[in-house]
Amino acid sequence: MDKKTIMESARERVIETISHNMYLYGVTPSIGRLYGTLFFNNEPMTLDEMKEELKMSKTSMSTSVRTLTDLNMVEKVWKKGVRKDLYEAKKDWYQIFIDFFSNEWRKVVSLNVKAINQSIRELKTVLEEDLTIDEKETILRDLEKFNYAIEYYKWLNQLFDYFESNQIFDLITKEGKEPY
Amino acid sequence: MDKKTIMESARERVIETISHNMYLYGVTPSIGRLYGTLFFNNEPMTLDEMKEELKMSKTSMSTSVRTLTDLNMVEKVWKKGVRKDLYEAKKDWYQIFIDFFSNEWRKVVSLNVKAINQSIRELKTVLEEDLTIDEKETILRDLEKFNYAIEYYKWLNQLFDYFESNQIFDLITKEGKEPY
DNA sequence: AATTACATACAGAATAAACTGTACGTACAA
DNA sequence: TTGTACGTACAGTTTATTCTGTATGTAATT
Repeated sequence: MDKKTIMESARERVIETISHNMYLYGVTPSIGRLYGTLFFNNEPMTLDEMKEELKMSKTSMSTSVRTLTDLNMVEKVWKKGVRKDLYEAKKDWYQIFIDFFSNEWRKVVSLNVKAINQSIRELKTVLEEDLTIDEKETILRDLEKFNYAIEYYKWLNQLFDYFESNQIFDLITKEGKEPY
Repeated sequence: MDKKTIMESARERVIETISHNMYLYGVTPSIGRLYGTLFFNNEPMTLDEMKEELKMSKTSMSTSVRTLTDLNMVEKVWKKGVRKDLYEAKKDWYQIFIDFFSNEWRKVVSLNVKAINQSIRELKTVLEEDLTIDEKETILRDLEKFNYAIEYYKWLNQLFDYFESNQIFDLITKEGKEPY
């Protein structure tokens, strides 16, 4: 096997692995493959180049790039004289990991907390009324679960604060430097 | 609105919210709804009870329960005299969160590390041969990226160790107690 | 041993998600 | 102002996932 082929396949192997494992970030293999391609490409790419490289439609490239941008995994870059949009992969994987929690998880936590608080209020109102022993018991147990959930979400948010503030890196040191 | 309805809908709201947000753990709304139902049900449930409650097929209940079991979110319990399998929701959400990383993320990290190490070995072999300046440059930059990734995965594993060993709770205290 | 009650494998149907091609709007170029 | 190059909205198609019903195997019950 010639060196060009080896170089190619070494890179492809990793791109393919990444693409199949990025489901943890909620993205499909195709989008993962695009990220991998951008990550290893040493120059920013246009939509047409991506389309060419991945043999997919330009529309797909456009929406995939948007998804990756929303996840802070890709950014648009400017190069004077170039009319087409250029995109490059963000390479700080620690930051991507942290942003994922700051954005995706916090969004969910916030929705859950809102729903739970609403339900807590409703149950507390019902608790004022005349109730059978069983009804009261049911409500109290539900309230206990709601309160537990609220505490858990507080804990999660504190954890995410810890990530976001970079204090986590005092605890677990970041080694190596970002590739350029 | 009568109290029975309010109690019902307060619970349903939260179950529904949970069900739509459990995609972060990689499960569908249906499976999330099942978890929510089990979480609020104060007794373990049989597949037939789940099927009845969620108006879905027993087959779906069976496979969903398996998925939740794999994620350490549900467990089978024994009750003498009862022939059907009984399942109940695990209620330690902190543990569920931690297990998710220990299991799902570590699995992925391990696959990625394996692929990257293989590619590193291949590129190092090629590096021995005669190469143009450009080829050498490309290889060195790829190697730099591979090494960066390896360091990142080490960091992630350390983070997961920190979770798994419960040291994380020294740092961010767990408040409240688990609902029974 | 025969019967019944159960969980799940499997194939097919229903549903949802991903992907494409065309059409449109916008911005730059002539 | 007209023409050209570009990105993306949208509708329809393809592909993948989820869900169901039937069939099968196993374990408890008679």
